Amino acid sequence: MQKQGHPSLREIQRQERESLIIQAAKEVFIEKGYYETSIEEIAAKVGIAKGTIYLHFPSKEALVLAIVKKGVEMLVQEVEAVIASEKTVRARLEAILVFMYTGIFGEEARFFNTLFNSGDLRRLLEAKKGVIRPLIEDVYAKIGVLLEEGKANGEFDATLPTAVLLSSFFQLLSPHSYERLMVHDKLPPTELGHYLAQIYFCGIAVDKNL
Amino acid sequence: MQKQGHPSLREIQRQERESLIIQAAKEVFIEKGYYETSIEEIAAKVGIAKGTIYLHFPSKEALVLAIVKKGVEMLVQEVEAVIASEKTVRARLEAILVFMYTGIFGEEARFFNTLFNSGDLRRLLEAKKGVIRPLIEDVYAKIGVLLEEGKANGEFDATLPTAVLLSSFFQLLSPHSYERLMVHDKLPPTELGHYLAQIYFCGIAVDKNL
Amino acid sequence: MQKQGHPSLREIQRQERESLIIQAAKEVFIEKGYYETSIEEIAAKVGIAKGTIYLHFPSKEALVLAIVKKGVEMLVQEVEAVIASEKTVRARLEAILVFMYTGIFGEEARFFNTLFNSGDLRRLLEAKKGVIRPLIEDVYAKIGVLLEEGKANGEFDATLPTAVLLSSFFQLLSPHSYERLMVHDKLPPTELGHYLAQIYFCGIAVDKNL
Amino acid sequence: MQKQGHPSLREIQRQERESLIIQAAKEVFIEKGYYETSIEEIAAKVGIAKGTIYLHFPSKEALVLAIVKKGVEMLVQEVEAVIASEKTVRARLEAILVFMYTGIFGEEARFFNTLFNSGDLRRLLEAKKGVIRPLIEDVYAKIGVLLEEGKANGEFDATLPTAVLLSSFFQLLSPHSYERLMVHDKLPPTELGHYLAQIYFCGIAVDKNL
DNA sequence: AATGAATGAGAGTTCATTCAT
DNA sequence: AATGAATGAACTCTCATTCAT
Repeated sequence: MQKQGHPSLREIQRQERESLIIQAAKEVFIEKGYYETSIEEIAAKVGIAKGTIYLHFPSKEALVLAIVKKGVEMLVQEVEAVIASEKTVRARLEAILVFMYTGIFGEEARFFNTLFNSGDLRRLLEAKKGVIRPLIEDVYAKIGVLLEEGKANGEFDATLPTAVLLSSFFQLLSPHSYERLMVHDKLPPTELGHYLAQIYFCGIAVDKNL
Repeated sequence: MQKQGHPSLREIQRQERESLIIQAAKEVFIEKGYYETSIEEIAAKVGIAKGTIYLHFPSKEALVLAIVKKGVEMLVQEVEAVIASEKTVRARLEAILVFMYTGIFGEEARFFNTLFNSGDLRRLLEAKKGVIRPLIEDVYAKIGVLLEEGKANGEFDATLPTAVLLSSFFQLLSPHSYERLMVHDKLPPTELGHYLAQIYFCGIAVDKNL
Repeated sequence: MQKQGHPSLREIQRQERESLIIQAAKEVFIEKGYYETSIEEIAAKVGIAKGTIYLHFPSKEALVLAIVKKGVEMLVQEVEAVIASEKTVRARLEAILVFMYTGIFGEEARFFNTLFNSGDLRRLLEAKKGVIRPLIEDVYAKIGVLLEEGKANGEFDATLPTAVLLSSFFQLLSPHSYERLMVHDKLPPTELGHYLAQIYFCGIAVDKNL
Repeated sequence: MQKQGHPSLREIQRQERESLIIQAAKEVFIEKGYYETSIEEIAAKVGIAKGTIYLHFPSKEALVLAIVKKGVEMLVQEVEAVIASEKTVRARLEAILVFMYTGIFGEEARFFNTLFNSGDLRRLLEAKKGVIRPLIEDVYAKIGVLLEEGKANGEFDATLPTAVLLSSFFQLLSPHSYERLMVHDKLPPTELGHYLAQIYFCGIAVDKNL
């Protein structure tokens, strides 16, 4: 038993190692995909034995779900913080977009992107929706409320169904933007976020009163 | 070897069987994903033996690539036809979008969608980019030209980089739209296409001169 | 589809191979026990690949249960045949005993012995009692009926509870008899059966009216 | 090194802990079998760490052998005491039987039963016969002498080979009696011992001069 | 002495691929 | 051409054992 705020050395080491595993797993999963990644490979990357991973995660699936959960929780937190801020709806949505386009493609949270777009992971999530799905639904609901607020106060076009606005907003995160624009064309994330926001909010046609 | 235009009966039967295999494989791949689908399963769906599939495709990977190739070729064809038509750039892009949102989510070409968005397939394509990649680059290039034409003739906002416009255009196909809006909310594909086009071309903000 | 009585060559070969697997598995299981036997080992003994075993049995457990089931079914058949015969109850029980002491320790059915006495197998059987247990209960019930018939017609001591007689009868099959007497002391099975019957029916004390 | 008769406190604590381990191990082995029991599980039951078990026993196998050895030594002791008593041979054998059927199925020594009847343990014992086997042979020899004494003084049927009488005597301990009669039918051990003795010594046929 | 995190050999199982029929 | 039994490499996961703390 440890006093609050004073986790044992053992526990600290344990968490550190767990972080290392998650980090390595994230990288290999991103690079090779879930099915092409073996536990052995992740262990080798961390520099530990296969069995050690199983001290932290009961299965390969649990490992990947833990990573996803962590990512979604970060997103939930950010979305909540942004929503609570005192800005126009559009500004708040842009903030979320920028957060994603900086966080997601940074070292930390690139893995999260695959959550919405990778076929293999999506199926896993649906099978085990118990843990992750409610979190995602929460984000969807919160952003949906935001969009309706925008429609109500005249910021957004009220003739467009909120569900469509919602889907479109999440589409802005497809891996394409990342791979073609950021990697190949070296477009900085903030600039990319800016352009995407402009398209989303104002469209690509000319003659609009921005 | 057969003379042009007169394929033997054998060859016709062969092609028919190959089509059946491709069709069944497409359906199972869509439902279960590449790695969770076994050759046995596809064979069972066609009603043939496992080994027979290997008479048509040298490997599981070759099979999936053949399916993808077929899908991309259909897209190339459509894009070429659309581009050649005498309409505004926006009208031509909308035509492509509608084609995708009807074809892609219909029985025929849903598989194509995973091409751009499924993690597992993307990796396969990159490994074997020799066959597929040039086709995709071709589509990208052609639509890129179209977008620049739109910028040149004042239809589109010339301050937005063409590469960004291009990525955004392809983003409109993310599986999210399909799954949430079409399956759950029962939104018809043409209506969905209409909304997405409106957002893409005009943005979601009000006060625009449509 | 095959006509009755004319199984296909494929099916015949299949059954032959399955028999080979069962035979090899039985021998290795007897020699090394369930847990110390690996599928690899059984396959090597048959001269086939590991995977081939899984074409016939879905798991190691299923394999061992199939072997046990086969053995119990043979016993059930024999017991039924013996019970139907026109002999004294004692003669019928002796026939079962001799059957077991020749069959069980012969090449064919030694494995069956472990059914009642090996700890590891017993636990497996209890976990999956669905298939095997009813068969065993059937044998128990049939022999119980036989014993009560013996008590009713004055052949056996009616003061002894039938359940005890039943247990004692099955105890006559403990592997000890086999290993010490037959292997070490080279006692022929029929002679062993004879002695055991004498002890069971008449006891070891002298001065009885046999 | 401690002087005889004055073990240090350390040594006493050590022995106590060892007894706890043996006790817990015995229980789990009985319940789950040797191979389905993990060291972790035993440690958890004792309330100590896995590693601590290895301070007392160099391996899982050594642990189980120690348990068996202890059980056999108890039996040897009892057999020696009984043999030295001034009773008929039959009375002395009955005493051993009763000892086993009370001790063996009580909390203390149920494990011992598996010694003779569990497949997994038997194989272990044969591999490491160095320690245990001589003890067992000793019991066998002593009871063999007793049986021959019985035959010599006219108590037992001299036409039955001593080896067969010996095997039969040990057969009386098969776990069946325990599980079916004691657990299911709630037969008290002393009563069970009585019945078994009657069958063994007098047989189940009627018309005998008890 | 006691711990329990770490190890890694080895198990059961799957399945893309081959090939004799 | 078609079959499907056979293969065996590769995978996930377990657990007896070790050893730094």
